[in-house]
Amino acid sequence: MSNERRDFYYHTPFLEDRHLDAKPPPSIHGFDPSSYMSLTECLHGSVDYNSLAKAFGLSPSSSEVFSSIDENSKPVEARDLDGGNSTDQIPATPNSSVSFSSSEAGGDEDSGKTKKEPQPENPEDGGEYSNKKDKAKKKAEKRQKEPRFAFMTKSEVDHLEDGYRWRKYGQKAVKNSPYPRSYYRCTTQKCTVKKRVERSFQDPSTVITTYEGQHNHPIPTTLRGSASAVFSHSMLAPTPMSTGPISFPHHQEYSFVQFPAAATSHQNIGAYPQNVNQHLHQQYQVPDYGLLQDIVPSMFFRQEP
DNA sequence: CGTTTTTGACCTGCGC
DNA sequence: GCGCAGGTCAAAAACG
Repeated sequence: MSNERRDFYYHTPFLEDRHLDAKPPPSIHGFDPSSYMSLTECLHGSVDYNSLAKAFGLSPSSSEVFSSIDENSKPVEARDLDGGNSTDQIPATPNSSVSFSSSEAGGDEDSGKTKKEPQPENPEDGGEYSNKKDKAKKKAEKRQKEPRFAFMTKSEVDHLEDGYRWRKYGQKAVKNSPYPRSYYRCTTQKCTVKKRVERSFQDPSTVITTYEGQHNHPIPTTLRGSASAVFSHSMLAPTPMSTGPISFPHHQEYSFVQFPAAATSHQNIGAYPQNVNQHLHQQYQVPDYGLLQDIVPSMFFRQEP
């Protein structure tokens, strides 16, 4: 019924809430600003978001910011993203950066299986009806647990190489956006990590990538293309097993936002005034590659010819 | 020929 | 209950 979760949001005006389709978290307090991890770990889900912020050059004090997020404060604008009306309140800096958002949660695994894949679970359930309902329930629950990380990258290509192999399993038109959203799934067996990729309608040069779940395997070594070579280079340093390197081959700047996981309540955690937005944006902007370079080799930052 | 992408249909959640 | 929008499936097509 209630899975204890710690939901954290890093939020910049860049990352629209909808990408996490998360409801406002009951609370975003309670994270433990003490450990340190890399973006790699971040992708793996075992992250300390505060550290993540640090890792990306975010002031630790930005934790205040976390509690300032309120998706409900402007549900329409945030949702519609159509910029047609109130776009001016989202200062989409032309010199866009990467926003990173995430939501942590315990479980994961397999939220993708919905209908047509009869999963051998609870054979004792008896009736198919109950089975169905049960599935739906479980699915719903699980869906909320998925840890997510979203970030925005300035890139000309939609699908950014991150070292893993992905298979596209869907594409959908996004309301109020001329750009479709693509759905990818990690091709590694038993890995249920998914990611969504879409282009910001506000800044077409910006690609919004949302990772969902955590890789439970090392980076495939049989990567086609250059990614594998690139990855073996450095990003995987920390842990042999935890590997979630992200490569950003095509962009220049990043800013990260952390989002709350899907919460179960509709509580607002506070107002999210525009001036805070701006403040946030500043804070989350990575001026140069600075700290990020610790994690991402400079070669990732090469610019598109 | 195996793998990935495309794409229309289907399912689910949510707001009205 | 209905309609909308997001998310997923899976058959067919495309690709290497």
